[in-house]
Amino acid sequence: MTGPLGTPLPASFYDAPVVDVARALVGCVVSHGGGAGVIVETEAYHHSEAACHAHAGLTARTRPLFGPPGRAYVYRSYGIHALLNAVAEPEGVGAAVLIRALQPVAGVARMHERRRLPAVRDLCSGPGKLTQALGIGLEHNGTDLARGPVRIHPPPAGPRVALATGTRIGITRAVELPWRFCVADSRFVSRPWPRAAVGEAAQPAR
DNA sequence: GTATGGATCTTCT
DNA sequence: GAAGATCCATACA
Repeated sequence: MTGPLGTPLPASFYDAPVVDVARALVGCVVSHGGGAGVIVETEAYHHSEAACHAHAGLTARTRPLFGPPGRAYVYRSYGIHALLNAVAEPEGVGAAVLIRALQPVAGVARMHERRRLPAVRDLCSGPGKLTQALGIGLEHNGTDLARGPVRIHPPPAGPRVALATGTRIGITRAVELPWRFCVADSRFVSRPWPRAAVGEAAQPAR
């Protein structure tokens, strides 16, 4: 597509604390396979905490996590789904941002073909769903997010949206860290957002 | 509307 | 051998 997406984010964008990158990626646009969507939900993962794959150290699986920033880390979850992460922090640090949900903005027909579901709202409302909708798979593990084929572009011009902060989903370790970020009023997130968390950092759950 | 359980396979212990 | 950064159909209120 030669659409109005502009130049993809450079590698230097990702060469920063992973939590800052996770926050900054909300509102950016992921494009691949004739489709694109605005990121409405992210989570940060860092090797210093136990929920991150890189916490176990450098293995064949986690090698991309420790590689240069701005690459894709795609892995299989529960034997079925491919999950897309953007590698952050300098090379040698195991950290990445999990892209959890998108709001479809282009190529919606292609997404419907791949997902075989009627509701636009459900096309990309989960980390495994958005990779299926955009045609992203394990073959994209380690690819450059600036060069493609999977690309991430800066936010389109427009009013800034309210950001909500909360704890991460679907993990059993380091559950207290408020490292999940999303568009506060979006209908496209993977799970409903607690109202109390909107507009400020969420209180850790007890 | 919410709650529950099965599918499926890579990775690490 | 066990666990896991999930999704979806089905059951029930």
